[in-house]
Amino acid sequence: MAVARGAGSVTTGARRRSPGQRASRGTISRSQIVEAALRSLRANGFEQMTIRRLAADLDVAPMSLYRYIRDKDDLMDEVVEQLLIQSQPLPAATGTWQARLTTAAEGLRHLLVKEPGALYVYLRHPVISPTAIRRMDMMLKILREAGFDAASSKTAYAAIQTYTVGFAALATSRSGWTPPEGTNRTASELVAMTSPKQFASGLRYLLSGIEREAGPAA
Amino acid sequence: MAVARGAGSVTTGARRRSPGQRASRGTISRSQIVEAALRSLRANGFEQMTIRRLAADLDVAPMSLYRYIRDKDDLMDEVVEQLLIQSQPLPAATGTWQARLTTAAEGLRHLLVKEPGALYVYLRHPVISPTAIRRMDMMLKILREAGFDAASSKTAYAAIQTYTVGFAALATSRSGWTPPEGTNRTASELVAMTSPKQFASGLRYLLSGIEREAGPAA
DNA sequence: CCGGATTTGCGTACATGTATGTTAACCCGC
DNA sequence: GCGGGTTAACATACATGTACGCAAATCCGG
Repeated sequence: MAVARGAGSVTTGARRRSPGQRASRGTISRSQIVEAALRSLRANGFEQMTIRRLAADLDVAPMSLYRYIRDKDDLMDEVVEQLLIQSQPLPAATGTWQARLTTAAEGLRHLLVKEPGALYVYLRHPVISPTAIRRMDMMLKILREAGFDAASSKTAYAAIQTYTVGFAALATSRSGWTPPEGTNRTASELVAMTSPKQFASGLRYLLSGIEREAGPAA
Repeated sequence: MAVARGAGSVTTGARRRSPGQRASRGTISRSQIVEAALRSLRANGFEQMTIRRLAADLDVAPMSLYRYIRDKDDLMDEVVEQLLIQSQPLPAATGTWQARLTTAAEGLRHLLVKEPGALYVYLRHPVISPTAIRRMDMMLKILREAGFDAASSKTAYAAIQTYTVGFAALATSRSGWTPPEGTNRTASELVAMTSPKQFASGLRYLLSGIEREAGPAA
C-alpha cells in the first residue's frame, strides 16, 4: 500500500550464492542479523530494509533468518533497543523537574523522528526493552522526587509519552507530504506545525498543567 | 510483516466471474467502491479489507478498481471522510471552552480507537477532508472565542490534536497485545493506561497548561 | 567410525498492493 | 450499420513477509 519505490538501481536482494548451494552451519546468528539490520538502516533507511536484502547481505537464503527471529517485528524490537542505547545518554540529573522531563521527551522525539523504524515499533506495541524501561523508571523517579504521588506520576508519564510519540508520528506523516494542488491555505499552514519549537510549546503546556492539576500543592 | 491471519474460512477474494469473462462497462464507480469499502469495514474490519476482496464484492477484477482510485490510501481517505461525517455530530456550542474542546477531542479519540482504518489514515498524512477541516476550524474558533490570539490558538490546537492522535495510536497498539511471559510488572501496568479516563486526565493537564501559558491573562 | 537424532539452512507457495501493457466494449460520425 | 477511436476492464508480473515442510549438515551414543 503506497509501497516505497526504490531509487532506481537498488538491487532487489538476490543472493550471491546460487540456489542449491547451502551455506555452512553457523553462518548466521541473531546478533549478526541485528547488526546487518542496523547497517541497512543507516545505509538505505527503514523502507529499504527488507528480509530478502538482509539475507543477501549475510549471503544466506531469506527463510534462514527465521530460525533466529520470530518475524520482522521481533527483529525490529531488538534493533530499537540498540538505537535507544546509542541515542539516549540518560540526561543529566540537573535542573528543574520540568527541564529534566523536557530533555528526556526531546531525546525520544529526536530518535523517533530521525528513525522511522523506531517509530514503527513504538506504534506497533509497547516498547519494554531494558533501556526503554529504564527510561520510564527515570522519568517516574523525576516525578516522584518532584513531589507527585505514585498514581499522579504514572498518569503524567503516560500523558507525556503519548504526546511525544504522537508528535513524532504526525511529524513523520507530514514530512514528504505535499497537499494536493488546490488546497486550502489553512490546511497547509497546520501541516507546517511540526517543528521542534512546536513540540516544545505543547510539552510546556502539558508540564504546566501537570504541575497545576496533579502537583503536591494541588 | 505480522500479517493478520484470517479467521480460518475467510475467502481469499476469488472473483465469481470466470477470468476472460469481462464485466460490462459502467459496472463500478468510485462511490460504489467507497460503499463497498465501508461495508467491508463494518463486516470484517480494516485488516480484512483488501483490494482483491473489494473487487470480488463488486464482481470485478482487482485492477479494475484502479481506474477510479489512485491507490488504496486514496480510497481510505474518502472512507475516512465518510466515517467523520457519520461520527461527528459537531458538538453543541455550550459549556466552557475546555468542555467544548474536550468533547471534540473525545469524539476523535473514539472514532480512531473504534476504527483502525481511520487511525491508519491519520498516521499516513494530514487529513484535510472537508469535515476534518471544519472540525479544525471549529476548535480554532472555540479557542479564539476564549480569548486566545491566532498564533496561540494554532499552537494549542496542534498540541491537542497531537495528544489525541497519539493516544489513539498507543491505545490501538496495546489492544490485543500481551506482554511476553516473563515481563516486569511495571511494564504491564503501564500498558493498561490506555483507558478513556487516562485520556481525560492527560487532556485536562494539557488544557490547564494551555490556559495558564497561552491564555489572554498570560 | 557408524547410524540415528537433532539442528539449521532452505525451496516452495501464498496473500498482499500495484506498475505496466493489452483488449474488449462502447460511442459517434458517416 | 459500420468502422475508427476512446476508454473501461483486465491479465500478467513483481516485491514483500512468512507458513510449511524437506533435506543436508552436524552431533552423539555405541
